[in-house]
Amino acid sequence: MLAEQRRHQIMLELQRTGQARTTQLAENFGVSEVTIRSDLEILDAKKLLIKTHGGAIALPASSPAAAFEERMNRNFDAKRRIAQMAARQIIDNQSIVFDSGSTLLQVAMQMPPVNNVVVATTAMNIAQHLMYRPGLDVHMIGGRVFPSTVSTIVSDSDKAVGGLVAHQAFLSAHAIDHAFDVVDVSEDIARTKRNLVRMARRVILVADSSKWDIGASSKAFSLSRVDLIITDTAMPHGIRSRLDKLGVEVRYV
Amino acid sequence: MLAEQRRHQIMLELQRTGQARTTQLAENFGVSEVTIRSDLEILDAKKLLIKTHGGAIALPASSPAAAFEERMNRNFDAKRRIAQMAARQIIDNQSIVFDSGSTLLQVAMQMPPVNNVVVATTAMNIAQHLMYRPGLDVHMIGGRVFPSTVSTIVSDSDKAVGGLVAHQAFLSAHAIDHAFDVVDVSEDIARTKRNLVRMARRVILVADSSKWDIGASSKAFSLSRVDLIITDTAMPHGIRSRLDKLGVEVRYV
DNA sequence: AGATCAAAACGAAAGGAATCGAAATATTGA
DNA sequence: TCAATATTTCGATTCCTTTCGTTTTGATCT
Repeated sequence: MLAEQRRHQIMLELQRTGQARTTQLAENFGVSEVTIRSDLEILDAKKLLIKTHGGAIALPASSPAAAFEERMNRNFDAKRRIAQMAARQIIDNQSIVFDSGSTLLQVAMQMPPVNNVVVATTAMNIAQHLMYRPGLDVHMIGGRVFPSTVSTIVSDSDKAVGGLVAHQAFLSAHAIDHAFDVVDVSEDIARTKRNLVRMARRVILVADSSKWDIGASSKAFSLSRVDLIITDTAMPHGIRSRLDKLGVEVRYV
Repeated sequence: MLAEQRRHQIMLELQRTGQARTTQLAENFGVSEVTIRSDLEILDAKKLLIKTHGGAIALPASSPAAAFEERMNRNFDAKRRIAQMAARQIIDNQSIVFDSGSTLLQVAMQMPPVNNVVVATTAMNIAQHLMYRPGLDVHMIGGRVFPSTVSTIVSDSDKAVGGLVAHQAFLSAHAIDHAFDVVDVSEDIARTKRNLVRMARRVILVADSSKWDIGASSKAFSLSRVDLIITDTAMPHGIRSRLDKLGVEVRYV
């Protein structure tokens, strides 16, 4: 049996029972305990388990919340830089709309201290991050809850937050297709984004480079409706020159 | 069992009940008390608990989230029994409204498997617990976010969830005063509860014994508006006999 | 209330078994 | 032959228990 295969088996055992002992593993696989220990050390370094005296234990259970965490970490550096730039757009005495998504959660977390700012959002995790902060009035926009983004679906923008007209709306994109339309996986989500865009005078789109030139089924809104795009430089060839001709302000971070 | 795993279990027990006794832990895990004491010493050194004579107690609540946890564990057993009874009221093909609060979060967590049930709630933590469950359509009722209960303030019940009329509403109480009115700490919250009551044909109130005969500033609604009260038996003297004369169905668990 | 006393809980120390890490050595496979 | 993998060896560490003298606790008695 190959070493890699054995490590995979160890992971399976760990997922099954939540723990594994060095002695028993060595016996099962017919190798020395030193070998098992080195396996565990490698797997521990990869954060796939936690090595302890006598063996190893499984990592704390991966919930749907953990799946969101993982998305959070994908392309993390670019998202953080984009979020930093976006957060700087927020100033005192404004009302702001937040879409859902991992990049916008970053924006919320990096928001500077402000006074008298009203935030309306469809994202429960953003609302929960911001609600403890002073100087902020947080509104949750109601609607059917969509599990994968931990956010609500908005069917009618007029009823949301009593017809609030915000100074700025921060939108994220699942993807941006070849025709420079922001597109998403379902009409429900696309409609929600359309409604959020309609709620604000100025629209800011955050989108890291992995989002560009990818298709999806439902159009949310056109890039021409956006006032400021914040993205990073590592986008597919050709996109950037076309984007610069569009007439929309774009910031690369 | 690995030592590390045992310490993890001790932490879980501590989070559940807020305390742990050396003797009982030693017996449960089948190790000597000295071993448990050394575990507690290690966990204390890591600032994960506070070692005391006879065992250990959980760390004092620091964050608002921890404050909610603490409320969750106060009178935990009674709340769990009340929640069990309340959860049994939920059947297929119904629409339900959930107020916020630790007891109602328990109800949500103990909800049996159902089909085609619509749940509307002001509590973000309840929405997040239920959104992954099959057979459920979860609606978040929008509004200003109130940090201490992780829930929204509803100003207008007509606009919430498109004027949904639910079969049942589950309400909790901050307190119930001498005049048998459900009262709360602020008019905002009281108004929210009034609106939730108005949204449903049948109103179920969950209230453990610590809530009775206590005053607060703002009246939400009268007990006469309630169809079913679920509480426990350990309430102040005199209340129970008066309650039975009220004409509202009361279940003691 | 304050004193008294027994049970419970404690810390420190000692010792044995299991486990560990490091380094040198052996095996395997391209 | 080289590099990856596995093993053996051995002193160090960790874990857990037992023992014993001390402290804390809570109930009882003035």
